[in-house]
Amino acid sequence: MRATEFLLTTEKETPADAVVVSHKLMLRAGLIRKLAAGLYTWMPIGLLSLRKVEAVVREEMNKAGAQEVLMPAVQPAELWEETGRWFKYGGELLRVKDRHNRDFCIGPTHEEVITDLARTQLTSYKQLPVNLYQIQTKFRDETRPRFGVMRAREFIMKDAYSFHGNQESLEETYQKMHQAYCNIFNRLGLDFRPVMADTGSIGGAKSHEFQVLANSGEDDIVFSNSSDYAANIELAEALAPAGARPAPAQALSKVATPNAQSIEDVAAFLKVPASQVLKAIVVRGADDEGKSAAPVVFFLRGDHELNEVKAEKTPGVASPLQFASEEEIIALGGVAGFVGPKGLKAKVYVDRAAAHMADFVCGANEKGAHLTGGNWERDFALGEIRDLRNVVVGDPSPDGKGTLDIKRGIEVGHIFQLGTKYSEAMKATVLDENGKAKTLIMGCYGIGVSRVVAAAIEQNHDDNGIIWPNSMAPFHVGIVPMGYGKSEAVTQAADALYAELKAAGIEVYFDDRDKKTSPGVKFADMELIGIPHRVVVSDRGIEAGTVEYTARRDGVKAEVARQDILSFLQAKVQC
RNA sequence: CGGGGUAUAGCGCAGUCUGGUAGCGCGUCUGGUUUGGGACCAGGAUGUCGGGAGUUCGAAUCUCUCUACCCCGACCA
Repeated sequence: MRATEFLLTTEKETPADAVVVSHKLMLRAGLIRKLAAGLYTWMPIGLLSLRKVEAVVREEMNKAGAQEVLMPAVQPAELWEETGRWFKYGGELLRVKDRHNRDFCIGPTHEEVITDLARTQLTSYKQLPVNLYQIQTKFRDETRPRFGVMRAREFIMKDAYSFHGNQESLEETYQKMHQAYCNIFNRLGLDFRPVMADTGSIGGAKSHEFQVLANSGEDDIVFSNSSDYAANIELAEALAPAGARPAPAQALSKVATPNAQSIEDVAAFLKVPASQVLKAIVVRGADDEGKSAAPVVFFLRGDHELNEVKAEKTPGVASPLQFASEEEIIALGGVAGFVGPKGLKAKVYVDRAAAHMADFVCGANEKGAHLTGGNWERDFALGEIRDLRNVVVGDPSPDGKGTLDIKRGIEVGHIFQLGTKYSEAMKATVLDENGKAKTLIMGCYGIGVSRVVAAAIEQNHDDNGIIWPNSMAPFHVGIVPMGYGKSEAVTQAADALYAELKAAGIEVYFDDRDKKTSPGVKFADMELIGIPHRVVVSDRGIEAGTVEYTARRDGVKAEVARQDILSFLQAKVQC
């Protein structure tokens, strides 16, 4: 592609509303342009990279035996009513009415549509297993779109759905998809980890996320330092402390703590570490049908955080998690800011670590007062012990091997064993060997294709711009002529090199802007847009019979003989 | 949804406090000089100052109102 024929506008200054590097660079390098909050146009150069990702995904999915389909983005409400998600999905589901006043939604995901397809197209066990996927635009009306295409409302997703006659078959396909995802992200040159994950609103039993490691990520990923244990912090189990709880050594006594409500204040005021203070969290309750019920109290060690996923899974707790109001706390016999276990009339759950505390400080359920020297069982009934907290760095690994470390990750893929959640609700069955109807067992597998582009930039950039891996680069090679349109020799040599590389199938971006555009501008643009391999054609080189090669990633230069440059570049583009 | 902030040329911003008819840098267009790291000179174009209403002789500036966008907290590819 010649620069003079390509619509590319780069920016020297960073647009004011971008905060993460990938967003800044995508804007500056002209890959995307914003239309509205969470809505972006992919410009020609950005789309080239997006299509590269799609191609890799498509190849690996096909290789793993999946078949591509394309389902409508607009979906009828009836299907969503069948699974109950028309009401459950919430504000993220963009609902629209057609001219006949019928309800539709813009698909945030396609379980309903694919299950409907399955129940009409799949009739016999002989058709199983089958795995169908599509690469398509999804819409989720995010409460807070952010970070450009990283968390956009409209985005490109590869979603696949598999159907099975038994669990073993599902496991097999699940493993195949796990491997396919590893292949995809390896080919794309990403530093990623598959981690165990919570299934969230999609539902199902088992699931893994594929997380690209980056400090700007929105997820906390937990690793063992001496095994391959890896999990999203949502799911990572915090083991009970070893040994027995220390015996009480102090007497229970009440102290005035007039201005100390937070754990930090109390700890500072009483000159004890936060780990010696009992943290109380009161949340709204719900019964099995989701109806409002009495609040529930969680106790944690003061230096620990409540894990919201674990909290929501606790019996009797309202989902989504909501904190109780001051009035609700008073009704339990507590005082907001001074809640403790003493005389509390509520269902109480105690985190494993908190249950191991002795001689602790806790709220006195009186305004301006805490208790010191508190001990479970001697002073307070111990509630039900559960794992409630987020693990912290240094905790023992749940698999018993080593200790845990935490890193930030960007979720680019997620695979689920759905089971029969959707097929049962939508009566998707096939006839088995005995001619009996059998409910289909399902798996589903997503990749955020547009997010992958942003995640790759998070991992591959420097102060000058993007550094594309070959697999995602919009162009492999950039040609910068020194004095194009001025030096006849350079003009001819550059044109000839461009023609030669193009004919050899190399994707090349030829900066043929004339003498008005200074070399510095061309170098800066070439670096900003991240072309991995650059060659400079100059009078100097023509005299010496060479062209100058520079690798974008490490800046290493080489003078390559003119007649060798094609094979030289072909080798570079391969790896 | 709650809390905070912003809106002036394609982009980044000043001007708003203290009303007087809009400016800077980048980009862009024309001509010329430059040419291995974001050149220089000269000349030009571009704004319903987010929308609406009000106060005033006069509003980018003051008041009210609506809207959009951004940031911090509960969700997800």
